Amino acid sequence: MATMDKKNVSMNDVAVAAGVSLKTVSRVINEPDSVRESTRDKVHSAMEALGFRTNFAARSLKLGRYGCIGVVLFHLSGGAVDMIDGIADAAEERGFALTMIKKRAGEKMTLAEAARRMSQLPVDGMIFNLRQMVDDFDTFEAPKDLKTVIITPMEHPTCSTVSDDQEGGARMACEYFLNHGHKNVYFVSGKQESLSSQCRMKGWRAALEARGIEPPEPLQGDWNADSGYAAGLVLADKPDCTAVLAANDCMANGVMMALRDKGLSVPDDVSVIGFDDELYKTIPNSILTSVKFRHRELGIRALNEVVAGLEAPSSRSRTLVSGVLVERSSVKDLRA
Amino acid sequence: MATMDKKNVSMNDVAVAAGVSLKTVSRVINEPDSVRESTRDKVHSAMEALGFRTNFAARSLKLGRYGCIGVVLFHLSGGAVDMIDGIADAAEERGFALTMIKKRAGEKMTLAEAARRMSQLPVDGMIFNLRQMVDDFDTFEAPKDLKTVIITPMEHPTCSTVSDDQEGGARMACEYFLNHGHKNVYFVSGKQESLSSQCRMKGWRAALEARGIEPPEPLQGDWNADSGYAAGLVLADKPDCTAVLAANDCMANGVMMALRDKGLSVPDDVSVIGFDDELYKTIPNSILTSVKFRHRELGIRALNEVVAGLEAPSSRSRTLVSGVLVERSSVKDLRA
DNA sequence: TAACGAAATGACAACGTTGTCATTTCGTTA
DNA sequence: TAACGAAATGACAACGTTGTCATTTCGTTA
Repeated sequence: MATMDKKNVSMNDVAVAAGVSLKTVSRVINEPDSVRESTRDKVHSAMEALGFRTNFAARSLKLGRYGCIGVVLFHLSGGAVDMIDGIADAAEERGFALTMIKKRAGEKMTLAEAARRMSQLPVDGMIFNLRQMVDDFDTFEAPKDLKTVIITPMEHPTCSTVSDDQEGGARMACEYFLNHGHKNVYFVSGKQESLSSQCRMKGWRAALEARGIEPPEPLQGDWNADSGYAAGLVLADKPDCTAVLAANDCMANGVMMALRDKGLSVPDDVSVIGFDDELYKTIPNSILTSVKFRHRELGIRALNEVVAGLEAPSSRSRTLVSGVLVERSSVKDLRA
Repeated sequence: MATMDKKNVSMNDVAVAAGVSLKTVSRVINEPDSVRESTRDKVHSAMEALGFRTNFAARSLKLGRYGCIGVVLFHLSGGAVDMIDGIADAAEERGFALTMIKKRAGEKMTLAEAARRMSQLPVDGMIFNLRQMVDDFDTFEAPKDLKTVIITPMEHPTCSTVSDDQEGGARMACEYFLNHGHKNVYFVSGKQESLSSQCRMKGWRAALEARGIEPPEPLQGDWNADSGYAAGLVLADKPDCTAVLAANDCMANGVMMALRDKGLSVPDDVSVIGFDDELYKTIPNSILTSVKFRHRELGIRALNEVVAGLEAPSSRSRTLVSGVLVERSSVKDLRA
């Protein structure tokens, strides 16, 4: 067989090959029940033979929608995999594909800039994943006809937002310490510019203050174990330190190793809680109690929020996905 | 000002508002130098005032291309973040956006099925991220007009492939042991169905056999630390075991902890090498030597390969991205 | 000022679909 | 078999761009 070199096979080509009209081919694709079976078969054979595939551009142009949701990744970090996974699965389920763009490393991007670029792409709505502050956050206005959801712990004046309840998770961990008889809780933070770290710190502070406890000076970390280790060395010398909340599991592990190297036992001398519940993957028999956020669920909610708002882009909502305290044995009960 | 309720603002609306022709508006957007400055300004003002945005569907329909590359995620795991990061950055740089779909959890998807769905979306080429075997791998034929690149360690009969050199990385680690005077190397594998694990095992085996050493029975792990710990307990009892290659860092850490719990020292009694070089994030002062793959680079290469092949979709190439041995102090030199 | 060529602008068709409305075909009833 | 209504099919326009070719405007030279 000679190879056909016509660029694209159109519905018209199929129609001619099958001896029916253009519209009938369209019907076979979009409302097959309205076409007689014998006709349908002819058309299917022709499509098969010619290798027909629906032209996305023409279809979208006519329909006025794309069936795609735009995702802007300002930042791509650990938890992002599960979040994207959730977004992608939910999109799949609702029959949407994703259109993705990413802020380039180093390049500074505003919400307005991202929205401008996204809105020239095939999207019916947009999700921004924003884990750090951005200059025009408060002044940003989304295109009126494109539902926009921002994944961020901050409230936005006009857009819907979805977030883990980072602050609530930190509060929960803190109260867990206090309810187990601890009189104070030290805090090891993540990178300064991280909104997650800021929120976790805020929740920690709030929980202590709610009980009339003056929060001690937080220790500055950078998410990695070594910074946790350094913090642990400092904390080991504080006689009033019985409880440490570290902004992630890696630093929590660093803290624990430092305490042990200083001759202190976890949890007998000092109790520790981390965030993200991922230490068990790396440490056998891990004892670390940790606050776990449901990133996948977060992604699902974000996507559902966009889809729900497609018809009413200017609606606005705020969704918080609660965390879960995964209890192991790194916290000692001081009561009794 | 009354809100205009017309659905979409078209170039024609802009043209009328600016008192010029449709084509002139088009020119202002696509070849601004061919338009007199005064005209350009009028058009820009009109676009601004009406909130005009180019219609992606119409533009793509006319141009016959989308400026989007499709990415199919069959599997979303740890290293995938960096890979997506690389793909997205490279796409950005080449002026492409990404269109993503994902295999749903549990749902079985073939390459053919994925290609069929992708080819109805706005894409000029496709990347499949395939880390496990799929039924129709060998028989799959990509659409003739869509450049297709598969990220997978296996060779494909018709499509271009890109992969980390997993096998080479394992060989490199193994030879490192042997060159340091070790007479044998034990291996702890990852999940059985993982192609990465299979390739790493293959490289390990090849390196030993190349030196005339009979590879010992590999120990089966599941990527997590606990399985490494279990393997470590077994290995601690083998007097001839001086070197262990674990298929990832988490299991390597498990092995090390088990050896220590059995009273053995790393590296004095047993040397260990892992894969992925991520233990330092979790363990302070980590000593683990590890083979690191450049996932970001992998993504960049995959995207560049697609873009390079847009004009010649049936071209075929095979790209291997080499790994790097990150030396720390978990391997003892037995020579001398 | 007339004549000319280059620069700027415009009219029209086309990309490949789907919606609207008209026409044809079919099966059923009298 | 004729008449009828429902089912199946088709003709044509339109979605909003860009390419082709024609026309108008402008600046320069004689």
